[in-house]
Amino acid sequence: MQGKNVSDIIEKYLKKILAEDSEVEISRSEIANLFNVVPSQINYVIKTRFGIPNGYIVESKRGGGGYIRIEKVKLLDNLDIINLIVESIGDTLSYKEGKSIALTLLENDIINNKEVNIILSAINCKTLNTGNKTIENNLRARIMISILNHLKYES
Amino acid sequence: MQGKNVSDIIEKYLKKILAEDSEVEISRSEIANLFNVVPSQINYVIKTRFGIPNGYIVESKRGGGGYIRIEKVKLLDNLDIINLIVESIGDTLSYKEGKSIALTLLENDIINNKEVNIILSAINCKTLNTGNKTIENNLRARIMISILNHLKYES
DNA sequence: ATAATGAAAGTCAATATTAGTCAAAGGTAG
DNA sequence: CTACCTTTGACTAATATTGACTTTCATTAT
Repeated sequence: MQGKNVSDIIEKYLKKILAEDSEVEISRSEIANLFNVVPSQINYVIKTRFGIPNGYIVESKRGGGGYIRIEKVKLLDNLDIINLIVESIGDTLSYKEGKSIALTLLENDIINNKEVNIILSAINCKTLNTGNKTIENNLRARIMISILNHLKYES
Repeated sequence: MQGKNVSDIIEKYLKKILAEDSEVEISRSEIANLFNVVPSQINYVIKTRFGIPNGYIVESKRGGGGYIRIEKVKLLDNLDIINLIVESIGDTLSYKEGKSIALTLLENDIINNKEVNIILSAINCKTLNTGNKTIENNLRARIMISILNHLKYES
C-alpha cells in the first residue's frame, strides 16, 4: 500500500478516482506514459490489485478506441458477487488472495474488523502449513468457501 | 539487557520510534546497513523481540518497494481466559471440542454469535476433511489456537 | 465487401528487487 | 563445561519491472 514502487502508486491513483466515481475508464498506453512504465505493467497492476477478490470487475477492448474499464462492485447490491468470488477461488487460494477477499468483505460491511482478523487467523500460512503448498492452498480454499457460503445466509 | 549486542541496540532503536508512532515501517536492508549487520539479523530481532506475546504485529512485503512494518497492539483483558483455553488444546482438537470453545468465548463476551459461526465454518469437519482424522484434528487445533491468539489484542 | 494496415490491449517469461528460512559458527552467562 | 543467545551467509520465496511476441478491433485501401 506504500508509494515506494510504481505499481502501488498506480494503484492509489486509480483507487482515488474510484473512491468518487465507482468506475474508471483509462487508456492503457496513456497511463503507462503518465507513470513512465511499460504498458504491460498496467496489466500487472490490474491483475494483482483489481480482481474480483478485491471487489472490482474489469472490462477492456483492444484495437482502435481501446480502453480498460475498472468498476467497483458492491456486494450488498448484489449478493451474487459472493458467488463470483467463490467461483474465482475454485479449489486453490493463496493467503494474499484470501486477505483481499476478507478486506473486500470488510469494505462492504459484511464483516467487521475483528471478523477479518478471525478469518485471517484461520487461513494464515503458518496455521495451515502442512509442508505441501498445494494441500495448503486447497485447504485454504475450502475454509474460505465455507465461510463465504455461511455469510451468504447470515448477512 | 543492555546494548552490548547489536540486536539489543536495534530493538531499542525500533521501540523508541514505536513509543511515539504506534507503527514503524522499515526497509530491512537499510536498517541492516545502518547497524552494519547482515539483513537476516533484522528478522532475528523481530522474531525474538516483536512477537505477539510482546504485543506487536509484524507485516511485510517482498520485492520492489518491499518493507517490514511493526505495529504495536493493545492487549485485551481477556488474556487469562484465552491463555487457559490455548493451553488446554494442545495439538489436537475435535469439532465438538472446538464448538464448546467457541461457545465459551461467546459466553464470556469475547466473541458474538456471528463470530461463532465464522469459526465453526472454518473448523467444520467437512471443510477440514483430509481423509485422515488425526491430521484433521491437528489442523483444527492449529486454526483454533491461531484464532485465539489473535483475539488477545485489538488492531 | 474484403483485405491490408495500424492501433490498441493481452500474455508470458526473463530479470531485478526485495524479504524469509535455516542451520552452522561464534559468544556469553551460569 | 554447558546451555542459551547472537551473528553470519547461503539458499529460498515473493513481488515488481521489462520487453518481445500475440490478439483483437477499427479504419483505410482495393
